[in-house]
Amino acid sequence: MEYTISKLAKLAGVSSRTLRYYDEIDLLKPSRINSSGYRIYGQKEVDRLQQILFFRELEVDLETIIQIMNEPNFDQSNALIHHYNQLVQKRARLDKLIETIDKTIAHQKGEITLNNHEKFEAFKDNLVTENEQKYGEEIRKKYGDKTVDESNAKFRGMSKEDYEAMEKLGNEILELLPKAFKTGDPSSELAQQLAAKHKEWLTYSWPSYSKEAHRGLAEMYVADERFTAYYDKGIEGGTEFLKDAIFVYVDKQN
Amino acid sequence: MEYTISKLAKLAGVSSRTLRYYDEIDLLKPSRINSSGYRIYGQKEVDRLQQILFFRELEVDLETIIQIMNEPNFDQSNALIHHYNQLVQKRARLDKLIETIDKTIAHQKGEITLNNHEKFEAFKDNLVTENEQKYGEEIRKKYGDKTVDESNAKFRGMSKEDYEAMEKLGNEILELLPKAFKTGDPSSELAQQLAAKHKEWLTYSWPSYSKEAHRGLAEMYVADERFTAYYDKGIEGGTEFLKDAIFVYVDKQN
DNA sequence: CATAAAGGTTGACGTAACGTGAATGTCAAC
DNA sequence: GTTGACATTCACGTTACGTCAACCTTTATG
Repeated sequence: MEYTISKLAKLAGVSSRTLRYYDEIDLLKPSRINSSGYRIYGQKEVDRLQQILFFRELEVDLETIIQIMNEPNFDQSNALIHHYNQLVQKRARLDKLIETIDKTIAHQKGEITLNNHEKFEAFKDNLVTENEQKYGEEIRKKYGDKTVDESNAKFRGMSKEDYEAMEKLGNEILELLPKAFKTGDPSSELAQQLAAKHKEWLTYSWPSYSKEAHRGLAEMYVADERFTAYYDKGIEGGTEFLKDAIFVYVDKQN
Repeated sequence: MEYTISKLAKLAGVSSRTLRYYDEIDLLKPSRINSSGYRIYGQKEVDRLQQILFFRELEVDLETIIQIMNEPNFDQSNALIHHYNQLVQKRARLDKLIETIDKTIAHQKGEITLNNHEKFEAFKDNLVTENEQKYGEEIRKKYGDKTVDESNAKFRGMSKEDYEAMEKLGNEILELLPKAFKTGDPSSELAQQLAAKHKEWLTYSWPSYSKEAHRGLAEMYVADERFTAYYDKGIEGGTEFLKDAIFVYVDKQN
C-alpha cells in the first residue's frame, strides 16, 4: 500500500505540512518521489511515523526523536524512563493546579479570592522542581548543597526546620536500609520500620499520600538507575529490598 | 518595599528578561523608572505579578492574561472553568500515556515492542478530543452530526456500533434523569439505575474506571455551566441530582 | 475535450514567550 | 580608579509547524 502525502496525513491525523517538515529535517523521508515530484510513502514509513508520533505524544522534542530513531544504540529505555518521570511530575503538578482551581470555582464561585499564599502554593512546588531539574546540579556544584536546600525549603514554603527534618529522615532511611536488608525479609520488623519511615518522608514532599503513588515511586526507584545507584550505595540490592518492603507495607495498610 | 528588576525576578522565580518582556507587551509595567533608566517595581506590581504567574501556571497564554487583568468585566470564572476542563483532559491524557509507558518499561524492560494498535491507542483519544475542541462546532455546523460522530468513532478506534451504543446510553441517561429526579431521592432505585448507566457510558470513553474520576466528573458537571445547561434541559436541578446519585452510587461500590 | 476542482510542489514569512548575545551605561565596593 | 555586578536597548535565534503565494499535476465533471 502506498500513500500520497495527504493520505498518510489523514491516516495518522497530522497535517501534510507536518510531513513535509519531517522530510525537511530528515526525520521521515518518503520511500520515493514519483515522476512529478510527489512524495510517496510506503508501509515502512507508516510504521516509522507511528513510532515518531508515539514519542511526540510523550512530548519528546523532534531533535531527540531523530536521535532515538536513527541510532539503534540510543538507550531507549533510559530515554523512556526519563520522560516517564517528567510525565509523572507533570501530572502531580496538574493535580495540584486542578485542586487549586477546584477551590476557586467551587468555593468562591466565580470570584478569584484565593489569598496570595494559596495562589503561590500551587506553583512554588513546581518552581522548585523545575529549578532543581534545570539548575540543581550546577548550583550544587557552585554553591554547595546548603544553598540549594535553603532555597528549596524557601520555595516550598517549608520552614527550614521541616526541611531539615525531612533531610534527617532521608538519612535515617539510608542508615536503616542495610540493617533491614540483613534480615533478608521485607516483612521483618526492621524492613517495615524502613517502609514507614519512607512514607513519613514522602509526606513532606508530596501533596497527599496514596498507596498507588507510594508503590509507583518504589517501582520507579528500581527502574531508574539514578535511584538504584543511590539506594544501592550502602548495600547492593538495597533498592529492590526497599521496594519489596514498601509493597508489603502498603498491602498491609488495611 | 521597592524592587529592581532582578530582585523581583528572584522573588518570583522568573528571569529578568521575562519581566522586560512583560513590560514590552504592557502586561506588567514597573511603577516607575529611576533617573538612570532602571525599572523599579513596588508592592502593587508584585501582587500583579503573582496574579499573572497564577494564570500562567494554568497555561493561559499571555494575550488572554492581559485581557483578564485589564478588563475587570472579563468573565474570570468562565475563563477558569474553560482552563479547568483543559487541565482535566490533559491529566486524563497524561494518565493514559503514563500507563502506556508503564507497560513498555515494566513488561518489555527496555524494549519498545508495543504493537501498532497499542502505539496508536495512546494518542488517538487525544487527537479526537483536540479535533472536537478545535473544529467540532464548525464541522458539526457544516456537515451535520453524523460526519463528526463517524470520524470520532473512527479516531477512537471504536466500531460505529460501539459509538452508537454509547450515544444511545447517553440519550437514555437524559430520559431517565427526570424520572429519577421525581423520586426526590438520590439513593432511590431509579436514581441508582441512572448512576449505573452513567458509569457504563463512561467506560466507553474513559480508559479506565475509578471512583475518584467518576466523582470528579460529577463535580465538574455541577461546576460547569455547559453541563448544567445540558442536564438541566429536561428538569431543573437535574445536574445536581445526577451528581448526588453518582456520589451515592460510588460510595456504595464495595 | 475543455475546464474546473482538488491536490501536489517549493519558498518564505509568522507565531509565542522568551533565551542569548552584543554594545553600552551605572552603581557599590575595595 | 578600577573591577565586577547589574542595568539598559537592540536584535537575532528558538520549536514545530500554520499559512500564504506562485506554480504544476491529477482527477472529476458538464
